[in-house]
Amino acid sequence: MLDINVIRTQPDRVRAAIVAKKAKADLDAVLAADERWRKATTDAQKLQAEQNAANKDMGRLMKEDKAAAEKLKASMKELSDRRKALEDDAKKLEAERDALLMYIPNIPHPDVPVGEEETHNRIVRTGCGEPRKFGFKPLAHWDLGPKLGITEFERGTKISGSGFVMFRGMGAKLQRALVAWFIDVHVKEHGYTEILPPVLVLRDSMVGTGQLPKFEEEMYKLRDDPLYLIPTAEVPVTNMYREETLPLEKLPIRHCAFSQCFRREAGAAGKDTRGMIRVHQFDKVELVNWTHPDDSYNQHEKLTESAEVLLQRLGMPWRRVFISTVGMGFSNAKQYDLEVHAPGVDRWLEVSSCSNFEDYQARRANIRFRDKDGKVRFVHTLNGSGLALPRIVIGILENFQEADGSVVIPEVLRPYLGVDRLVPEKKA
RNA sequence: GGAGGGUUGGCUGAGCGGUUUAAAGCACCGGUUUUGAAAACCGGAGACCUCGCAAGGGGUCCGGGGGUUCGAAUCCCUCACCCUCCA
Repeated sequence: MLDINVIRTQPDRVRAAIVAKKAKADLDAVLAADERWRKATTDAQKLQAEQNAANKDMGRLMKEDKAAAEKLKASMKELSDRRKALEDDAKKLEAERDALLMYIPNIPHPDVPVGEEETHNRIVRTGCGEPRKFGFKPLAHWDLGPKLGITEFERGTKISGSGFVMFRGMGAKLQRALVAWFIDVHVKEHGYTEILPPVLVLRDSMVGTGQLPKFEEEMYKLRDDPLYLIPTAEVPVTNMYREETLPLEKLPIRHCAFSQCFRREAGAAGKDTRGMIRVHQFDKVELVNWTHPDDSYNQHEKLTESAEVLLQRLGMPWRRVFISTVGMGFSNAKQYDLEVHAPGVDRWLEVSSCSNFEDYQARRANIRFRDKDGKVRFVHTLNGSGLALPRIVIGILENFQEADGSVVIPEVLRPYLGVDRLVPEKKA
């Protein structure tokens, strides 16, 4: 959430951000609610001060003068009731203000292109050349997978319903190989510490990173326990340091985490139903950074590059897209998406989204550090996929397919996979 | 699944309805002393909210939330976590 002080002192900046992001937020309602909350709070505090002073005498009076004590008690009852009523009001008004505050988006960094996604997203970097041209008609992954005998689309649906895929044989191993290789690169080359988080979390954790209450319908939750399935490892990992003051010398903290991710995709029903472009459960390696505010944009570039390196080494055409104000996330100050080209379906697929939240997330989750001058400040949090799986598999299958239906495995994965090529199953 | 015990400031740990403004110790920072250091002595120290131009004032915080009471670290309920025992 945004700093209420920024809203009070720089409402024009906030208003501009709401317009640029096309957010449904009512700034004036927040300011009005804040005003009323402050009035109620100061009134309640005055009464509390009065009551505190009277209570100081009460202990003595109880011993020395019972009658006077009883008399004071009676008058205090009335004061106490008035105070409680005011405090209840203040509490309600604060909740009201904060609820409205949750709808105020983060302010985009000045560099972010202002405008619609379609027209203002900016491609800022590309790698591995143009989308591949084939001497034959390239197949989509939903045709390649069954031919190679590495997917179980129908049986996945039979067991769990639409949107769930199964992998078999080298398909299953390819997932493990990719995850292992991603993590090895991040740990050995990019200074990340590996985390293996729980995939079920308490409600508080979902609130801490902003999935709740706004995206309740996007989350799987258990019926008999107050637990939610995570949509990304960002949730458990970012919450690791919730309510903590981190030592300055530890910053930046970098964690990478593999987890399975669960998304109901309620808002995208009927979209991408074929294959595994959009599924309810998928594997992902997530990168999360906690940085000093002065360092976060520098680290944002580094984090994005840590993900790009993987795409570059896999050898598939990729690009970095600087997301415009309308397209970017609600809590983000700056966002790059990484996309790979999938020639079988002839689409650019998003495989990573790298964001700088500045202190928006840290304020809500109360993650702080003590600066050199002794002042406690909020850290900046960043995260990005490094990388998201089923779509990378789509990229590999569709980019490296050959005329005979076999798929060449990228060099970097061969030590993990043990083969250099996937070949179609022999017909029985 | 059941029965108990527990969660107090950076750490250890007292307090179990009213001089608690949370004792004491350790660690920390400043000062005195010292050639320097240690020791000793003296002093200081948090976070959050709010009022105020400021100086400064007020309020909140003993795991989270709620309740009883004029008054709660202390009593009650509830949630999370930790420990012990039983199944």
